Amino acid sequence: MKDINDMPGHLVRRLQQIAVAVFHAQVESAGFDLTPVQYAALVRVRTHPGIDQATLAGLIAYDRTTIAGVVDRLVQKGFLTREVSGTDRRARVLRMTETGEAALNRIAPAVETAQKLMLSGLDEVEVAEFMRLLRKATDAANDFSRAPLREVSSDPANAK
Amino acid sequence: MKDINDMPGHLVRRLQQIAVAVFHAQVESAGFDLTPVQYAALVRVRTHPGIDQATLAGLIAYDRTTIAGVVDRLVQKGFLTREVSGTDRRARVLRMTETGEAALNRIAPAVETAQKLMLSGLDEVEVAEFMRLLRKATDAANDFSRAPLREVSSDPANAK
DNA sequence: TGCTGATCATCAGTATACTGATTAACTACC
DNA sequence: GGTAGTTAATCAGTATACTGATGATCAGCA
Repeated sequence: MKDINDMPGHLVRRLQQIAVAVFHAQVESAGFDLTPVQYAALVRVRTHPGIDQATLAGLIAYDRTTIAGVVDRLVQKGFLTREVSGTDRRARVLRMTETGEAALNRIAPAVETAQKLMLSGLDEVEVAEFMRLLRKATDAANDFSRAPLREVSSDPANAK
Repeated sequence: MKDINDMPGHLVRRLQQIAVAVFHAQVESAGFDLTPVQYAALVRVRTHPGIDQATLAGLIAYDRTTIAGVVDRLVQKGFLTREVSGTDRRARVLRMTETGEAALNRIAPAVETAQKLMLSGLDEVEVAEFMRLLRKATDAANDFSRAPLREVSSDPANAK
């Protein structure tokens, strides 16, 4: 490993930065101001209405501390509501608003475009192989992260 | 694209987080406290003594603003020196100290281990293919980022 | 019931990353 | 030689991400 540019960690950082830049550009031209992380959180709350913050963090592999700020901004934008749970007063229950639902629908095409753009250097076969390897690598190293992916077993949306 | 977990942007973010976590763990057990970004900057200053901050940023695809803080911390740790250039008084010239050189040598094995660990889910052939695709994708989308990779043409270290 | 350990959310602190603006200094061109 | 455009660095502001700590609450168990 003679060079920084031959290190997977460095290349992954660069691709992630590219992904964020492309995402921002696409979403902005669709007339919205939403970050990739905020988008992921919104999508997950839609598929899991009433989810608490800790479970949400596990489902999209965030750090628990980070999620608080993300949710703050989504609530401030009027895309989410946050209320104290009726069954567990420690937990905050999250739900999408109609505004959030509408925004998500309008943003979806921009997000699709962004995913294609960030891999525009690869052909169709290469994209599929890249995705397979990405999934395999992240799955295997999941627990190395402080914010590992944690699926909810008692969750119908989780059934393959 | 039904799910967040099928989006390249999301998976790349996760792998990057894993990479950072593994890097920290390895470097820490080697007795140092250095981030991936700080490591990359150190390595580049070693191969390009007397480089200015803006050129350094281009060589490792950082944002120019970000580099200031990174260099600050490296100077504070005693790994780099920063001085006003003699030929261009706007520029700050960076050089490694002996302390920095020694640290880099001691850290190198930990960084190698971290690179292997983050891709421990892939076999040898898959790692090679993953690296090839990563390089191809980042090269093609380089200019989408605000902090694109900019190689220095008049640079002997750049000759292939 | 009361205790212990675990969990949810938050806070303080640090380190990337980015946008947009400003200041100082350099370069090119008239 | 002066001016316009460019460039290096920095600053203010915002948004991830992480570590480690704390307070409130819950669940299990003697």
